[in-house]
Amino acid sequence: MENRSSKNVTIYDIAKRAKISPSTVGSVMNGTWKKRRISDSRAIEIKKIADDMGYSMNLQASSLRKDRSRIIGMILPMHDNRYFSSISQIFEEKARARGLFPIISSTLRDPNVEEEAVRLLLNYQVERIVCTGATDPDNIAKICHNRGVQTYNLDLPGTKAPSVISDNYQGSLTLTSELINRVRAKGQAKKRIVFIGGRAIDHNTKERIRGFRDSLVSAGFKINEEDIQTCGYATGKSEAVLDKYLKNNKQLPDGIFVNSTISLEGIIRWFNLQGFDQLNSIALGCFDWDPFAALVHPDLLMIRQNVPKMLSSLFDLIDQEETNPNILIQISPDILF
Amino acid sequence: MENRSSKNVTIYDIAKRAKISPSTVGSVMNGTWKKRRISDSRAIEIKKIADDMGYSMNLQASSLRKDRSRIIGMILPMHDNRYFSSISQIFEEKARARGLFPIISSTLRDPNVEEEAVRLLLNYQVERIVCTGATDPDNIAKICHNRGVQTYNLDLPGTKAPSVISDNYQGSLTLTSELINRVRAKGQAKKRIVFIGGRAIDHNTKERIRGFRDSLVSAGFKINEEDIQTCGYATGKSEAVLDKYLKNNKQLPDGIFVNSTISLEGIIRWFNLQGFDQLNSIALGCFDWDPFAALVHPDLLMIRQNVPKMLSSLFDLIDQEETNPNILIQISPDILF
DNA sequence: TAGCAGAGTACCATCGATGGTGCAAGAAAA
DNA sequence: TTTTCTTGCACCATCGATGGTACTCTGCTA
Repeated sequence: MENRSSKNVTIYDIAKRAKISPSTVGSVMNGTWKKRRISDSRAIEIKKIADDMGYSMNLQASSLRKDRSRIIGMILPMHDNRYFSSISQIFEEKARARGLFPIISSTLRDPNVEEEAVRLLLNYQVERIVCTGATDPDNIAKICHNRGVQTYNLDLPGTKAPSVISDNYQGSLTLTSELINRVRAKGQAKKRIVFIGGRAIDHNTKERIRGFRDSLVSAGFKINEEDIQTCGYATGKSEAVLDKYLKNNKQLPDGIFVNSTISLEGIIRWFNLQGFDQLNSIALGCFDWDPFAALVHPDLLMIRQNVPKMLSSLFDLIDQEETNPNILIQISPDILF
Repeated sequence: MENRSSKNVTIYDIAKRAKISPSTVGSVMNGTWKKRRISDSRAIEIKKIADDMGYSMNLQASSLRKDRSRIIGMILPMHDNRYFSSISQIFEEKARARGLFPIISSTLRDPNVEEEAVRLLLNYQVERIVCTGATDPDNIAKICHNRGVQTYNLDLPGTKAPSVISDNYQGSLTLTSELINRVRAKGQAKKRIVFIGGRAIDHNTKERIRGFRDSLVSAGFKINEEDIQTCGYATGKSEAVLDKYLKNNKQLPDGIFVNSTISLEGIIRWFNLQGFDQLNSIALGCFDWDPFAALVHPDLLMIRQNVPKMLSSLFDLIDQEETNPNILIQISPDILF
């Protein structure tokens, strides 16, 4: 290893040292040397010199010339979340396995940040973009398609690019019907199950509410509009919902469908203050998963989205260079008892 | 917005359209047009045309020419972990705030993957690299410094680049002494506190064990070497440790110092099977944090590393272009009751 | 009315890698 | 011995942006 002062070693430096032309060095370094009928001995010799000099290819220059970056971008709402970070983890592995270089940007569910992040990724010449949980996937698709970059939607669907999402409706049907079973098993006279969390405008929340309603209706429950509380994704919100519910009804619901672990955190905290005994008599289900949360409540139902399968499907689409915007793949989540 | 077929708009396309030279367009686009005495009217006119044509700068070309990428790389063990993902989140925000483009790669605590990831980042011409929890930060520092790229160590220290880490020793002293208080408060005759989790070769684990020992010794405890079980980071391992302890001692320890939430998960699961009552009589402390874990045990002690402060310190070093490898900043973690 | 400053812009080499084309030397065929 | 391949490499334009230099105008002074 030679001691380099500041500048990087280029194929020109190697060419000078080996007294051959830069293009020969280049073809040896990028593997196209057989096509150029460079002799094996020369190739080995050049590789050795390059190694000694600590050469590594400047991918900016290479991308510029080849008009291919092999970069695949992904935007997602945030890193510090179990669901999204497991998506990052698997996304990265799968991209690497395909020789793609993954770049992940978080956008805080803000459409402006999303657009900004996407534009920056485009400036770095990404070849594809995966939009995870994007608030406005169609706008992003439009921007990218103008630049000839294909997009894919994950977790939240769009109408301008293929989408892979969880089957929220089916998962919600399953979770709700199990909640109903548990409520019935306890044999209370008055049966009431409430839905807490999420945003009413959010596609996934809408689908889950649809499943919640359908399941309740088919079990003969009467839907009370006040029992669907899409109070958002912040922790404090769900606590306020419970406060209000208790004040209005003088008693707690028989079952709770919680829309995310973030809301669940608030609910558990609320019950911690109220006394845990009450919580144990309530059937509790959460459309999200957390390993510790499962240990808090004696029989908490949790839905875990099948992230490995979602990403397998996503990369199948990418491998097949699928561009049909009507494709919507829904992956069944798992229910955990 | 013009309909572009496939190729991107370049300054040459704009120049042709506006019937001016590419360099004029370029200087308008990168903000150096005042230096070139381009008239304001011309600049505005050119900007408008560029906007209409959907121009966006090719940063690969720009970086190549300027020999500046404004990319800052980070490697970290994994994404799907509360601690590391919160590091990613804040790292990204702070990098963006400085006009840097963050690229984060996970390396699964594998030194070969670490080296591979770093080499790839270097090929993309990163300007700095942050090594988070790297198993061999000095090797990475060597590789990067050869290429003229400064590195910084986070979470685990190195000897070839400035480091910012948690004050594991101090945190461990605090956690252990609080465990001792609790054990004493219960007034058991025989007092025994065990350490479970982590790797014996791992710097942070070593420091925590040092604090654990010192705290116990200064409180008059006798250290039993069997009570320090560095069984690794997998969940099943900590359960096996408890099994063995119970078999050898016919009773449980009075206190447990758990080295991470991963190990804690195994321990909680073990107690779930054994019956929770036993857990409640044991003083439990964990050198890691999880919001739900805090709700599992009536008075679980948790140490939360101060990620915001660690990253502030890290970026202070970056802003000051600090290169002194002897710098080691230790940030006190918080103890949560 | 040449001389000169400064405003406003164009020209061109450059960053590092790539791949089409050209071209010499040796081998094989005629 | 001349023609025809084949081997083995060098030359050079190119990707898009950048910035030093050169150049052409005005307008003004001596």
